Amino acid sequence: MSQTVDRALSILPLLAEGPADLGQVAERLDVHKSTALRLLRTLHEHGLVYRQSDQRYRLGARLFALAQEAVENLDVREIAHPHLVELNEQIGHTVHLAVYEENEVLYIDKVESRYPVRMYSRIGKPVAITVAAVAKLLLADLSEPERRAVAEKLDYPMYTARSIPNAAAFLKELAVVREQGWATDLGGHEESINCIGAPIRGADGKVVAAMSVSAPNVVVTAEELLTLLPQVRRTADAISREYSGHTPA
Amino acid sequence: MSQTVDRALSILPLLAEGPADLGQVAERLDVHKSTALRLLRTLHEHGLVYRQSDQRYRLGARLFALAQEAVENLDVREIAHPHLVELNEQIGHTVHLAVYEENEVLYIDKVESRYPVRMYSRIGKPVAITVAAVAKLLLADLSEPERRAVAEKLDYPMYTARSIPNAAAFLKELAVVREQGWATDLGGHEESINCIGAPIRGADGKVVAAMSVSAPNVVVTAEELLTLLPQVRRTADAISREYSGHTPA
DNA sequence: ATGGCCGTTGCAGAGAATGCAACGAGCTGG
DNA sequence: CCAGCTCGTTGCATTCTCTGCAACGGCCAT
Repeated sequence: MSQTVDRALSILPLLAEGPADLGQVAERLDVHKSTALRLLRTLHEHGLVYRQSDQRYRLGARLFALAQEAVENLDVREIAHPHLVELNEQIGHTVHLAVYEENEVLYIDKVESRYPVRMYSRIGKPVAITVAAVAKLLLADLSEPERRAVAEKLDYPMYTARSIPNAAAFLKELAVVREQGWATDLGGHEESINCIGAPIRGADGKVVAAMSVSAPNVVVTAEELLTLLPQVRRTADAISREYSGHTPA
Repeated sequence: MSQTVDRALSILPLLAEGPADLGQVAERLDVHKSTALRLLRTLHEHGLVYRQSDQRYRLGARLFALAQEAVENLDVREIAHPHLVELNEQIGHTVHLAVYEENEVLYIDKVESRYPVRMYSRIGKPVAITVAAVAKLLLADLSEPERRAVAEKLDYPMYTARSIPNAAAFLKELAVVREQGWATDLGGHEESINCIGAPIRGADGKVVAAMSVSAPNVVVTAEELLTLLPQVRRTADAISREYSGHTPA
């Protein structure tokens, strides 16, 4: 739409491949050297491009700073909320959104079930970290030594007979979750409640949040709940795409 | 230098503060809405800007992809080399550059001492990981659980009486190095050779490489070598700045 | 010395970006 | 239910900016 800007921006992916000098840039843009020079200068003033000691150009620090700042100001919750509501409208059950922060997993959003029987949970409250589906998803994405370190520090309260009893079992469960890309909690926290969850990933593939659907046995059996998994995963993926700014150009 | 590009690029830091709609962008750029629209469209085509479901604009994923690609294609060695040579010209001793990769520390560049007595080392060869100054610097930057995991897996050969004997001592040494921002190896590998080293950091502050200066006792004492520390650190910092694309705009 | 290479600058012409005005969609309040 | 507002969008004529050219100067190697 804007030729000048279009050309200038075309320089960025070009430089991402590696440093280049003025001639190379001009050639690949198919413009006169003087034109390329002026474009590069403008990019330089904005810090998007850096001139190294051998006079060649490469991408500048500002780019990293921008990317970082953008990530910090990104609010998963804001982006996820409409998707969570939509899912809730489709399937009716309670939907949760959670993040990992300083050795805790916290609910940061919740859409109440439309069935009369509801489950107890509160936004901002720490999650039962050893059994909840969202906790498994968030912890499963940590590096191996970190997973071990966290797992060994935790307590393993036996909320029910199906609660995860110790660090070894927990690590094994995390490995499974990591592998399959989704998680469950079948009566591990409260005997009569089942959950299924899926991860939400940022642009770099790291898990930034997790969502889950919870329902009591009296409404749907665990098996029935599992049939909803594709919908849950689709929702999580949609949020991931929007969160990471899906624009394949 | 180029008004159009200048305006377009001014949108990026603006959006980094948070999502904004067309009117806000136009106002802050002090241009007509139609102009802002066309600029945003161009940025959008390049994926630098993303339009969320409420029509507002925010920074796009391409920005992250670019930053990432740029980092991957960055060659520390290429950038560091002239600095290493310069340092060698000033002080004459052997200068090394090393990186950490899959549980090993590897020399990736070396500038030979200008004194007749030289030390043995080879580019591409793994470093004595428990004693070398560069190894300490690189490992000290890992996360605490990772440091522990690595330290426990290592062997601790007693090259000399001053070699680090076990994991506990090594972890303690790493803590010191992490704190002070530089490292030494005083006869820990070969009785008669001392080293001092400093870290090279990327834009995010993480240590991407380490450099060191080595000299045998017969040329300079350990004390004399330590007086060179400021120069070494200055060189390392200069490389860090260039590597991370120092351009404060 | 000298020729070639690369980055840089001034200039005039050409083409592209700009602002305007008008349209349409969506929302709010009367 | 309609009137009136806001906000995004489009076509167009004008103007201003960007473009390519040619010439200069520094640097390196021959």
